[in-house]
Amino acid sequence: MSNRKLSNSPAIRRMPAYLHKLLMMRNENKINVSTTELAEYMNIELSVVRKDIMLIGVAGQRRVGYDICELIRSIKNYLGWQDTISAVLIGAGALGAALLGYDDFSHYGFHLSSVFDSDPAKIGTVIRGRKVCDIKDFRKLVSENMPDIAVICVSGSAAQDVADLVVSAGVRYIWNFANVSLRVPAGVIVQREVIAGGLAMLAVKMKQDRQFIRTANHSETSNHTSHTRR
Amino acid sequence: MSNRKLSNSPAIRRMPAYLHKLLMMRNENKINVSTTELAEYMNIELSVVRKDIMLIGVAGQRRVGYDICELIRSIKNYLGWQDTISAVLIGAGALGAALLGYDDFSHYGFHLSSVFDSDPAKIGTVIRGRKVCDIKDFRKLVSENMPDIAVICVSGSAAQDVADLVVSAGVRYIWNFANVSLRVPAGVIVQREVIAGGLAMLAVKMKQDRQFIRTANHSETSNHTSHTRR
DNA sequence: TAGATTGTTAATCGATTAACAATC
DNA sequence: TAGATTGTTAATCGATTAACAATC
Repeated sequence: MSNRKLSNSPAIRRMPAYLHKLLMMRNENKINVSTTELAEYMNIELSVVRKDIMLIGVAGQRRVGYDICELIRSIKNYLGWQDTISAVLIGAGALGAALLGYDDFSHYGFHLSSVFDSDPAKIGTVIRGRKVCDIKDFRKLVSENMPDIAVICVSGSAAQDVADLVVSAGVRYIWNFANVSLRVPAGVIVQREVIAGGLAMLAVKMKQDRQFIRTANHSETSNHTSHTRR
Repeated sequence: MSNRKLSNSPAIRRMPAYLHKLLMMRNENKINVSTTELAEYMNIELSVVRKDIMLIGVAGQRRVGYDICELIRSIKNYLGWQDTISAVLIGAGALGAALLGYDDFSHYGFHLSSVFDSDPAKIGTVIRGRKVCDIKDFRKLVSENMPDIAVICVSGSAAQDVADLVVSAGVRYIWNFANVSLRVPAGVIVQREVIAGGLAMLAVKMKQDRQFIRTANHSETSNHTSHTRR
């Protein structure tokens, strides 16, 4: 096992996208897939796809490709998604509702069993088939069936309190959508989701692209499409 | 300018998190910040923060730290966020509503000016202060004031049609939250947001952590906390 | 002065790219 | 056979880590 911090492995982050495509293809009753097909879908180089497939340890057939079902099985296995992962959602706002409606989670073996909020106006209502429970009852309600993961979708100001609560109740893994860093005891693992990271990437691409257009207007030697598509 | 594809630069993705922290500190009327403070907040190594600060090109004062306002200015400048970026949102579902409520966007100079949907039940309603417009009127409504970015928050099955529409209307940058790959003409830049990537990361950390616990139970030479915090 | 912090450089590690070998 | 695809290896590039120099 690697000693380096496993904080942002691009290969692992690509896996759900592969999985999504493969599930779609299986739905269309396709049997095999080639790296070319996956690379085009992902908009990445052929060799990256091959390396990723080597990583999950699947062998293909030359001139035919890989078995879709085997790839699905192996990716799930690689990510530890072969068995159901139970999770609770804290925060029944718009983002929470969006996660509850994310269809692929069920394919990933990720099950958001219950929803908590502190807002009296929300408690008792039903969102996407789940009744919203009072966060005050959190300990009691999860005590018998401890979820693997707590998904925190509350405002930044409330997030630390929620984290303290779920950790004290016994949750050891947190998926944090609140835009703050959480302090947790050693042994608790937090995955922070910074949505704006994608915006930053797009902004920098935009900036470079526009600089290129400006430059290209002054020199005739290059053109625009060769830049964006290499 | 680098020739390599700028697809997933970790440094750029960290910028919004720094920015968020720095904005909070400025709000608290703090003047300076040290790399130690930022590294602790971000849960990363000191030297990563220093490299990132070198990247945006800010000089500090020894024994004092960096000027918070200057850091904010420089990060915005680095990301091209010094001027307002105009964007339209397509898809007024739960995820769209969540993005409309993301407070930090205004600090980032990112302005979601208008919202479109195809659902008659939503058209005309107001979500977080924005009236939802009919997607049929998209061309007409954006023709005078072309937005920089289109944020696509519709279902996977509708996403390609929406992309075709916004591209034909003249939009050149897309932030895609739909869980599919979009085909666009050369010159149009798409940033795809795969929320489940974070779940994959957490799942793998979970798997490793649990394997470690199992191993640790059999051998007395190591303990758990030393693993998770190194 | 001592200590804390920035600044700089080298080493290491991992991810991507490229080229080609193998084979169905 | 020819062509398409997987499989493998080496080269390159970039990000992280580590160590220490500089200096307020």
